[in-house]
Formats: sequence, structure tokens, C-alpha cells
Amino acid sequence: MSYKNPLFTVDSVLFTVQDNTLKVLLVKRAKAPFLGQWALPGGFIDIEQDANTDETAHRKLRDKTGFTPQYLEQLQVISGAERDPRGYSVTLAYYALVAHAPVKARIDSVKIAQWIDVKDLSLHPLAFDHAQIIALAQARLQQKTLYSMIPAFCLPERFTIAQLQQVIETIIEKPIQRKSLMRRIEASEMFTALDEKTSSGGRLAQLYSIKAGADLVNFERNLMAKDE
Amino acid sequence: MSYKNPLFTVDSVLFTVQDNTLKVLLVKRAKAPFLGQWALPGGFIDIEQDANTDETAHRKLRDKTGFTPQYLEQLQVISGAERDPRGYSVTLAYYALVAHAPVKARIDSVKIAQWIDVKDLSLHPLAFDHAQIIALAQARLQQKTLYSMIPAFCLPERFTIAQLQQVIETIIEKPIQRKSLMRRIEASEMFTALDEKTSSGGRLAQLYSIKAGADLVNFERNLMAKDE
DNA sequence: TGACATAGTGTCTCTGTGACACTAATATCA
DNA sequence: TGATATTAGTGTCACAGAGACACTATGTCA
Repeated sequence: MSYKNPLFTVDSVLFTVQDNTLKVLLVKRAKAPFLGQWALPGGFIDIEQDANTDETAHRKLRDKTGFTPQYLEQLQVISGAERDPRGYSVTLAYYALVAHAPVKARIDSVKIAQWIDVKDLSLHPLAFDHAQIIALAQARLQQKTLYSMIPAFCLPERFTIAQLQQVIETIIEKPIQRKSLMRRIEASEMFTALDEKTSSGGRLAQLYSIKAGADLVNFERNLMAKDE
Repeated sequence: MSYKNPLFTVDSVLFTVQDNTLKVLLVKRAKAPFLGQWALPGGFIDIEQDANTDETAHRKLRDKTGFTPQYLEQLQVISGAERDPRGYSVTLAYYALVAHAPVKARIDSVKIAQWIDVKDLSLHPLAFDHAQIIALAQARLQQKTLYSMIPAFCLPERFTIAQLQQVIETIIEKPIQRKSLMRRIEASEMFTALDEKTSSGGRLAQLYSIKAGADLVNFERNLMAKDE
């Protein structure tokens, strides 16, 4: 028994939050199929370089976009005969988070990578089934935001509670209680209160950072955010 | 750029609960490497037959063990150069649940598939990194049991609350409150109370079944089972 | 210095799980 | 036939953590 081996690729949905907007990093395809269309950064595993698929995801993000995510997790494998015109394909999708930064200028003069507002995705035709993959990733990110501090990985090294709250509310598209967030910051033991405060128009705000090597804590209850 | 394509396989961790014991279905390998050792049922995708990897998992379970799981979900992709002596490999692991039934007699006279108590796994040398995969699957199953009715898929078509409680307690290895379970059965709306009751040495117990096409509900709180 | 803005606290309500005693219904056996 | 054991199911209070929101604290700015 020898089977035709399907194409195996690794693609990543890299999110960030900027200006109260959830954005996803897309790259312009340089090759057929879907040449010139927006797509998730990804590609083939390189068994010489990548000890595993996590490293493939990291490498592809680095090479194609210049970003190294603060958080990276497997999302799902999507497979089938119809999703790639070249034939049966299997894709391992990751989702990842990073603090916002502008996309660095690349060698090419053309813009080949760009942060795109998830709400504007319908305006852009996406390659393959990447629109569905992004929707899956967003749903997972929203769910996980209800029971963990995962949105902290969208923030810069030093941040305030207000910033974290903004990011959370942007992701789940609902307001949360500041008090609940503070209780969770305390309970998670994931953060260090720095000796610094920052000005934001009123009383100075305590700065926090993520403890080195801190694990993501899962709470036993979801935040029960109500609509608007 | 052309890369060597790694081996891609699909393996499934099929669980059931019998006699207050969590069991996993293993098969004896018929080929090298690890010939004759216990391994997860799985194999290569067949792009002619399998519309996607879920179908690969189903097909392999059916062909190698005769079981069709009531629940099947992706677990994780495991990849690396060291896990298969034949070279770099990528495995998509599933975990699945089914009501207990004896393994059907196969064509071969040798026993080639068997339910094995997860607590006895250390007694059996497992092929590849399958022991780790089972541990991952078990952890996920335990976690999901805290906030969903997933253990119901380990039960026969008609079952009592006591049976469901037994299965849950076996999976999480902790006692739970019958009352909490009944509240969740009610709230989930996943089950139908049948017009039948069953005898179990005392008052007759209400029989339930899973509503056809019922989705797995996620509760907003975990059961907070305490140790023993 | 007073108005305003943002940070952070105090505390009560609300909801769903934990605990556990109590009632209900059936089998068994004297 | 009735007492007892056994398992099913209910009533209800305690508990913990989120929601709500007013209140205090501390900064900026005119």
C-alpha cells in the first residue's frame, strides 16, 4: 500500500490589537495559486531546520513578516481535496499573539505584509479557505479570553490594567468589569507590579509585566460578559 | 525550493469506561517498526477515500478495531525527527469516545486489538511516543469533563444518571455531587428523559438518552471536584 | 485651588456549585 | 405483611467568584 502524500503546510493567524481593533497579519502571495492575494503567512515544513511544526510556524512568521509571537498555539488541522486547486492538502493552522508594531519595511518595494482589521476581511479576497481559518482562530481566541489572561500577550512589555482591559474588550467585543479583571490579575500570579507608574491624564497607573516563564492560568469560571 | 515531505499519519486515542476503569483501545503492530508492540490505531491518509482527516481517523478505527466512536475530536499534531525511527514524522492525534463493547473477533486468530486500562499502560511497552499521546488525550478528556457532558459519549444509548456519574468520576478520578450533575443535565438540554425506568436494587431510575444531533454544551464554570 | 479625569477599593448582589439531610420508591427478607 | 436496606431524586443553605456600582485616591490642567 502506498498512498499519494497530500501537501502538508503550516499557516499562522497572527493577531494583535491596535486602536481598539483586532487585527490579523496577512501577506501577499508571491506565487500561484492565488498570486497577489492576501493569505496567512505559512508554508512547508523544512525537516532540516524545524525540530517540529511549532518551529515551522515561528520560522515562517519571522521570515515572511519579521514578527516573533509572544504566544503561539495550535488551532486545528484543516484538510480536504477542494481547498487547494493544486490538489488534496492538509494544513496545520496556528494562532498567535504579539504586541502591535508596524510591519517592517521589506526588501521588496511592494507591501507584502500588512495588519488588516478582522472586520474588514470581507473587503479583501483571501486565498484558499483562509477566511474560515481566521474565523475559527478568532472564535478560539474569544473563548480563551473568557477563562485566561491570554490577551496579555497582545500588550507591550510594560502595560497598565486599563490597557489590558481595552484589549480584552476589543477581543470579546463586550465590556467587562475592571474589578473582575483586577481580581484575576491578582489570582493568576502571572504578573509583576513594576516600581513604575505611567501617566494617562489622571491618577498615575500601575505598570505590570508578565513574569518571566509564567504559565497561562485557566480560571474555573468564564467571565460572563453581557452584550453592550 | 522543494522539501522532503515528512510522513503524515493520523492516530486515535479511543477511550471507554468499563467497570469504573478508563480504558484505551490499542492494536498490535503488524509491521516494523515496533512490530508486535501495542500502538494507537491509525495510519496514512487515503486521499481517494477520505474527504478529510476526520474520515481517516474514522476509517482507521473501523478497519483496525471495528469501532465507530460516538465522539471524535482533534487533539494535537505531534511532529519531530526522533519519534519515528524511519525519519521525520508528523502525526495528527485524535481522541474519541465510545460505549464499551468487547472487541470483535478478527480474522486473525491472534488478538490484535484490546481494551487496556490506562493505569496499566506502564506494563506495556508502547510504540513510538504513543504513551505520551495517550497522556495528553487523557488530560484533555479530564479537563473537558469539568465543563461539558462529554462523558455521556462513553455510555450506551439508554443510561441512568448514576451511570453517567460513575463514568465522570472514573474519568476525573474524583467524586462529584449527584445534585450538580442533575442540574447540568437539566441545563444542558442535551438529553431526553425516556418513558422508561430501570431497576438497580432500589427505587427505579429514570433512563435518559442523548437527543439526536445534540451539540456538546460548554458550561461557564468547571466542576470543582475536590480530592477524594 | 478647584474641576476633571483616570486609578483603584469596598461591598453588596447574583448565580451556579458543594454539601448534606431529607423524602420517594422499590427489593428483600423475616 | 411490614420492617429494613438500597438506590433515586429533592430542598435548601453555604460558599466562591463574577457583576454592579458607588466611593476614595491621586494625578493633570486651567
